[in-house]
Amino acid sequence: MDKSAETTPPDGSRSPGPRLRKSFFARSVHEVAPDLIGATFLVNGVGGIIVEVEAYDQTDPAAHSFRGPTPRNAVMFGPPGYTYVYLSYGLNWCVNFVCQAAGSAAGVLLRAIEPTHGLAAMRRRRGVTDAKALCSGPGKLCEALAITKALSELPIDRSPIALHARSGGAEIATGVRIGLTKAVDLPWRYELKGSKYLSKRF
DNA sequence: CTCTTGATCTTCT
DNA sequence: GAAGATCAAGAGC
Repeated sequence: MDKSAETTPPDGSRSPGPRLRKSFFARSVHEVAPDLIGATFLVNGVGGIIVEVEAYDQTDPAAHSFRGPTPRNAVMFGPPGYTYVYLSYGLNWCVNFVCQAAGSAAGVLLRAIEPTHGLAAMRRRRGVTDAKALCSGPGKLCEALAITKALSELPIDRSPIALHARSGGAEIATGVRIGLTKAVDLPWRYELKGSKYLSKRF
């Protein structure tokens, strides 16, 4: 009764899979990024299904790690399975998961989430009511989940963070990354095809 | 609907 | 001193 490849719901009706461990991130960022689409990400019980991410690696002129370690990006040069949170344009926090291996400095940027847990808290923090506006961007989702520098450099397999694998399959689309001035043509953005909760309408 | 602009401040050169 | 992995509001069509 469930061979509906074409009537697959945007997501949210599927139950989360097993909890992810740090080892999930110990491989190429270009394998991890698409596998994160459909995963469930919660901070203190608030969050939802990851529907859009972008990959960055050390060979990438757009990556924060491209020019080598600095105090800000140091965690990217450490072991995989940790958060890297930074302040964008002086206003918005953005969160990444460190991938690959110590020294390789690759990460996945979370760009959009389909809200499923703690909608009331998200609406309060964001000051908007439309579910499609709560987590449809890297800065928005951090505000909705109350992610700040205090959540940086934390392991992804321990409270207050919970990450669960996608349980079934997912139809994934790719595209160029958003908001960059360098390496603008690399197709390293991944999204859940047809989701109504992406950072833009494509 | 699309396009443009201002806010705001940390980081690195 | 300039740039930046963004967002929201306002103008124009």
